[in-house]
Amino acid sequence: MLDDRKLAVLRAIVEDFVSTNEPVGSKALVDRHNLDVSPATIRNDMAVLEEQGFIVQPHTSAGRIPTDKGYRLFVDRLSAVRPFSTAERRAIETFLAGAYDLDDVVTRTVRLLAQLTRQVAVVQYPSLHRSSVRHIELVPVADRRLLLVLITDTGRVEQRTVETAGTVTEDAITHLRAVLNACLDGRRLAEAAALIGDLSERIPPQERGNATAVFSVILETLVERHEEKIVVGGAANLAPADFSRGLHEVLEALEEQVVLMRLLGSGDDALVTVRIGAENQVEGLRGTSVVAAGYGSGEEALAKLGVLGPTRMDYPTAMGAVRAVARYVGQILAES
Amino acid sequence: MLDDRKLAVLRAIVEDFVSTNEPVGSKALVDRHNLDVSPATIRNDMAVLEEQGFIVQPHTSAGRIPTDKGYRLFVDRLSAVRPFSTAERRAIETFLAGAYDLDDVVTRTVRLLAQLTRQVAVVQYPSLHRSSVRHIELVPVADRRLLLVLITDTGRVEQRTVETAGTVTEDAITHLRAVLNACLDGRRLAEAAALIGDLSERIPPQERGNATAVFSVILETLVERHEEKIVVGGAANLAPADFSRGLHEVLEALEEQVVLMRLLGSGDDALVTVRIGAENQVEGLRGTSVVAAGYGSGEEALAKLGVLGPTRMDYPTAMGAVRAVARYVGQILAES
DNA sequence: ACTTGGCACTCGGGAGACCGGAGTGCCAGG
DNA sequence: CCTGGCACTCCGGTCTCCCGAGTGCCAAGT
Repeated sequence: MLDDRKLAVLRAIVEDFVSTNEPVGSKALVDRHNLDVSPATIRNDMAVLEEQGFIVQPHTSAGRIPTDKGYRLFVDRLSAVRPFSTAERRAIETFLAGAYDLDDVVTRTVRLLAQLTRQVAVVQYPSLHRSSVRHIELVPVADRRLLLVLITDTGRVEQRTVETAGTVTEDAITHLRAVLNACLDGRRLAEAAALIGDLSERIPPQERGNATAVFSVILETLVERHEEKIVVGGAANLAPADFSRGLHEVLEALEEQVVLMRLLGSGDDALVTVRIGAENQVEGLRGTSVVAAGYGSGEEALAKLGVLGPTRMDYPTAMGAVRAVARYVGQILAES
Repeated sequence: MLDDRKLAVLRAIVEDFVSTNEPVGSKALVDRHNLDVSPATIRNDMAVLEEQGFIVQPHTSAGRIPTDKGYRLFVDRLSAVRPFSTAERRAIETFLAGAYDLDDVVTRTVRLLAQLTRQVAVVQYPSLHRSSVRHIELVPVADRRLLLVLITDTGRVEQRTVETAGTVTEDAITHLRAVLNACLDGRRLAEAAALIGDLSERIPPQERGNATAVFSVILETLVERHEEKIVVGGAANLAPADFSRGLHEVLEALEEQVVLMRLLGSGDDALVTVRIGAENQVEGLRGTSVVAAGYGSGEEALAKLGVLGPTRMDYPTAMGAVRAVARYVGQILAES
């Protein structure tokens, strides 16, 4: 149905269109790629490709441009992830290695991705619910107010204030802290949440009231507040020309956490996934593509990162960049 | 030199242009405002205003639009900060009161400002060097690695890892922690930095090596790393039409921390300051205006926040919003 | 059964011509 | 000093025209 040459034609169309941003015609194709057939032949192939929905012409008698379906085929069968040269890898590595802090790692990652791909970069903070507790700290800040600090193995620090009913003595705090850390350190957040219920047994009865207040805040932090943190960068890379209905729509979408979550959303964690145009079930981002991958310190992905750009984007390079960066970020996180 | 009517004309021009985004002519002026003179008279006034550089005509035989200088006069002498109704204040208050966390406060503030003004909002995190130490925590995470957590009274939490030369015993950590908190809690960060040098005397000699490692990291955190954190929101409010050289330039500027710092930059802390057009000495933002104010829990400003938009912006409202939000944010921070 | 050159056809979009309308500056009279 | 009148300017929308790139189809060639 689609012989080799037709596929080659599609590939050529995608490549040319991506680099020139102009509809590509049969003549230009045979010139720029060394297909040794005549333009007329190409035209026939194009007619077939168009009939099957891989390409369209913006108006009669213009060149062709790929459809979402065309890009999909290109990504799935006609291109390979562009691997990064060792020099490039080294640059990535040193750029990320300078980070001194989780915030810093994430910020740098976003910048790096945006720069490498010249697209908008999106990076999610390591998901709370896949991390484990490294330490829990209680600090008295006022008579009946404690500051609770939760530190995860991925370096995230969550802090909340706890209002207690009565005054809490220094000793009680010390004890509570010891109990909390003894039981919860090293646990997955989900596990920790499950364990909290049993903890009050270990607390002297007269302190239970205050302890319960602490527990419930911890619980809240662990499970309820699953608002994931996401950072966006490189918005300046959005070229107005690429979006028919204006940047406005896209910029708006990029400010919604929920939307971003859905964008990176599902998909196999380990691999680089590509979502093209209307495949993004997000109002307003139907004209964009997302290349995403999971990253993590171990085998399992902690969170996602990716880039967003016009469907007309350089997929092989973007995929290469996303893959490479995801790897190194994972590595950096594992070290710290 | 500029009599009352001429000033009234300027004010009217600014107001009309802000709301319509079209050059305003003499006829339209007398219609929309009840200046009881004829268009011809207004034309004469306009000629004077133009000669003095307060307005220009984009091309011969078009209406006039204000220059930066015109906006400046308008802001300084022809307008008043629009105060917020109590209903609006209440809305602001409850919106911010829901925050449970410094990050959350800042995020909400940005969103709120952006929404109130329909402009880009910029909020700086409470400056480290004007806060004081609330608590310092040391957590062992590996044999020769400690996690240092610094909590400030404004709720900022900074964390760094410390590599020590030798193993540190549990007791040594406890002691070190006690010393640190005894000496540094409640101090301004600058003071604290100064005190650190004297601290090693209080440490048993055999622990000094490790302690020094910790001290130097604290010092670094306190003084060297003065990278201020800034958050931007509402970029979608930028209307492409308002920027001759395209959004690109503006978006790019908004991604540079340094640029943002300079934008909010100097100016009297307590008051709302306005910087109009070319008054912003920032390449690429010469066509925008910034309305900023300091906010803080006490009398002294901890940091700045503001909005950025086209010079053609509704200054009274923007100033009102910035002032009101700054107040409430300060209040919220003081409470937590 | 493909491939190819030839040819007529279709549009998009840029260049020019045209015109209306909004707005101005100036002047002379109140 | 204000006002009505008047001639002038020029922006911006519309219309037309035309070129050129690109196509689809067909008939002939391999």
